[in-house]
Amino acid sequence: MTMTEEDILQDIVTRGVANIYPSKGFVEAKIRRGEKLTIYLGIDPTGPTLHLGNAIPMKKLADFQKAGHKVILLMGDFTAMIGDPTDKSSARVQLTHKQVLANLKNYKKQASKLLSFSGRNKAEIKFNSKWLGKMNFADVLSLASQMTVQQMLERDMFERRIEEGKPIFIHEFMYPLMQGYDSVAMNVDGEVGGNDQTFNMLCGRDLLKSMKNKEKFVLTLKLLEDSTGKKMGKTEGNMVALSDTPEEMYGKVMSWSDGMIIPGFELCTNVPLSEILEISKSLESNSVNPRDIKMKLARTLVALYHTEAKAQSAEENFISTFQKHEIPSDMIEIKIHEGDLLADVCVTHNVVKSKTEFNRFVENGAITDLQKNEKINDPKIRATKTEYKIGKTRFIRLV
RNA sequence: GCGUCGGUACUCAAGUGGUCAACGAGGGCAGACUGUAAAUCUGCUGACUUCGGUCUUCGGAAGUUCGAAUCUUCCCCGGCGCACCA
Repeated sequence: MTMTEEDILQDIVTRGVANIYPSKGFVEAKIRRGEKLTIYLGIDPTGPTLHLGNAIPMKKLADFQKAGHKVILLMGDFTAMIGDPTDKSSARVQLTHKQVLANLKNYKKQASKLLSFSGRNKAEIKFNSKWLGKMNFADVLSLASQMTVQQMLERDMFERRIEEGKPIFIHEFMYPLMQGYDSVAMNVDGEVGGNDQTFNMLCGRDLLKSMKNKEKFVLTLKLLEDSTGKKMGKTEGNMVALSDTPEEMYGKVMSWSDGMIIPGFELCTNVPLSEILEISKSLESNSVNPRDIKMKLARTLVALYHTEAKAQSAEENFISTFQKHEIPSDMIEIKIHEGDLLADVCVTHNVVKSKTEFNRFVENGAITDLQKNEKINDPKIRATKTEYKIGKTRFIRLV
């Protein structure tokens, strides 16, 4: 099935889209007119890995790239380097430029599954420290004079904090301005981002309008969450990292709630919308086992970030391990010495966080000797050359 | 600047001299049941331990006390009100 240009256009402006400002028609018209647009996505370069949540707007950016538009991946290194002083607890992880570059290298590798960094229309990477880092107080003031306090307070996060009597620091008003200024500095036509970034992106739209009289469009994407609004585990748990192994990725998808299946297909895969609609209908009519659909989703995702073959073997591994309860073929191998305590082995190899945690696992009956097929109930058991299952997902082989 | 209330573990939030590693809720983890789903039930949720205990933690520092998250002093940070308002 080949898509017509109109199909592609419709896909761009509807698939996974939460909102388009000023309007869907505005963007459609630009594209139909054959304008070559410059569109960007800002990302926060704080960690070494990208996750599926980052991948959603990135996919949209990739759609624009495929359609011939110029795309920019903007590293928000400036804010990452100064850190956010509001967050007192997290000891202000101030990134050095070196770290940012290291993260970028990882991102590029991970993002290259979606975006093209080579060829004629390659994705460009920019750093916002380049312009934000050069601004002096006068520049900042003139920027700040573009926006009113009332406009800032429209943001419901601020509204809520006022109601709750919680502090709002002046510099927090600067973050939307900084992000917004990126649009001005790069003089873009559009921006894509998660629905949670709407305020900041619109701030950039306002700035671009008032400073350059240019109408930037903002395309926001739905967040990956189920119908109850339960987001994909922000806290690692089941948040798929693009660098996850095929097995990890497959397993994490399988632990998603059913309500995530359709959003997952729509936001994270290239499965055509028409087919997704079919799937959705069959789920509603209970004519299929949601598990099987989820397996298809897991396979599709693994194939996207790894390969078809790896997806296949991840699935086989999943079936044999979790459905037939066979011992998985691939597991972490740890060399041991006779007489080592299993607890020590697990702690030193970061299988568990502490001995206390290990003891808890034992108390909960969460550690199984796979060869004898029995649960460990002695926390001081010595490590032997066998295989253990620790919790739901951890498998180790001692050699 | 003055007054007043407040700062407790991942988050919210009790506790206001010993029974406090700290109620409860959410989250997370694990077990049972399952489809590594949901719902439900149960347990766990600072670290070390010879499982008797030991050590570290309630914004920070010092102090009172046999004993402090709880009292005192100083400091840091915030909310609200008043004052100031070039």
